[in-house]
Amino acid sequence: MSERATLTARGLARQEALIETATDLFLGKGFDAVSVDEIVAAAGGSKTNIYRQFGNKTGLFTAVVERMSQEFLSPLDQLVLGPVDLEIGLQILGRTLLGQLLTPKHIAFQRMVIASSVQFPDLMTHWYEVGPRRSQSIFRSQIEKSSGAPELAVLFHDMLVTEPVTRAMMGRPMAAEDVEAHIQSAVRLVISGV
Amino acid sequence: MSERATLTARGLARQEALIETATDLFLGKGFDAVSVDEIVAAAGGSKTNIYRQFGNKTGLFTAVVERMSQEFLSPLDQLVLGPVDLEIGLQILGRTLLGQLLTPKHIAFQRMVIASSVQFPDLMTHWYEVGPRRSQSIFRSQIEKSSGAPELAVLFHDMLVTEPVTRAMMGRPMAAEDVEAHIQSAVRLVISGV
DNA sequence: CCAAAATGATACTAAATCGTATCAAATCGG
DNA sequence: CCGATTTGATACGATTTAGTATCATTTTGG
Repeated sequence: MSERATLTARGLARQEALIETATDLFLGKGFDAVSVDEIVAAAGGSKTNIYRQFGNKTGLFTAVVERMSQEFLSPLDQLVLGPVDLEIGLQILGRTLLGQLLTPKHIAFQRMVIASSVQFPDLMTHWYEVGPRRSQSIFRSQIEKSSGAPELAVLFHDMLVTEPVTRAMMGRPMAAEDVEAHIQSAVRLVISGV
Repeated sequence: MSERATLTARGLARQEALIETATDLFLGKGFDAVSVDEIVAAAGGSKTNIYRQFGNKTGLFTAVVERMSQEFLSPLDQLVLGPVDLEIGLQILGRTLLGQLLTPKHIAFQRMVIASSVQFPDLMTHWYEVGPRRSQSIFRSQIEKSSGAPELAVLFHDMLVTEPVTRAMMGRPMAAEDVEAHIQSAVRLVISGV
């Protein structure tokens, strides 16, 4: 019986290297287009590691996505705003959120999640819960403080995020100053509705 | 030299059947997960058709996507609004647009376009031009008639479309009455900003 | 009605790839 | 320091699949 869930120091290091390498490859080409041999060649070690530690290719993919979902928890969760004006508050929240969403890594992640939502449906649902939904709920509490209607939060989120993210996903990202102007427009509009 | 670009009646029929069958399969499983043999088995005829009429699997995929892009030209392009109130106008436009975007076929199409944007980058750009961009421009002319700022068009489009479409893509579509309420909210907010 | 051309069925090649098995090397515990 | 266990390298089997080639069948056009 050589079947043990033992974790040697070396084994852990390999596991780490595998996840990181696999992350880059999966983000770059998608689940199907990356072969197990390719991952091993780039990470070192051998296929034995993958199949003993993650079961199979899908297991590794799941581990990769879970790790990234952690990393991409809505950045607004940690941000604590003092008592600020609604306009200023929404600007800060918006800037913070877009700052993370527009990183190349997050753009690739979002694309990958949508792409694999046929094969792995739960993945997209989970991402949506810990990402957009959470961000919306932060917006909601901020807006409700100024007695705005709760549905404004979703509307604000979508008009803030969609255009810049879509542009980035197409490989035609907006210039930083255009993003800033976009934030201003979105904030102005939602405030006019409070 | 039996290399001719001849189009027999039977040949055209097969071409048609191939495109339609391939459309369903590609929409359902994505480019990579559909094999050429699978398409042929479902469409009738034989692989010869695909490789003589479309060159290779990619050629067939391109034909499928081009056909669908035609089909999914922004439905607002044909719609001619008489002289109506801005509120009524935006409601009609919004309802018409969502009516098309929320069909299962369009949801699958959008998912497929994003999914294959790594392998086929031009595809997403083209879809964006003939779809969202065009819709936004119709919104823009409607809004400018009431002397609203042009950037409101993009904001309105995104807050109208994003939430219902994302929900549908996750397999958790909004109820029809919720969609209608959503349209109302979006229209109300954009009007408050004109 | 018949030859020429197009279409259809199918066998086949070559390559990729997942997962396993086998054996060698490094590492750990006592 | 040594035996047991974990990790590494690699060969291998089995399967899938894109694209080609070959030959039979149907259609077309004169």
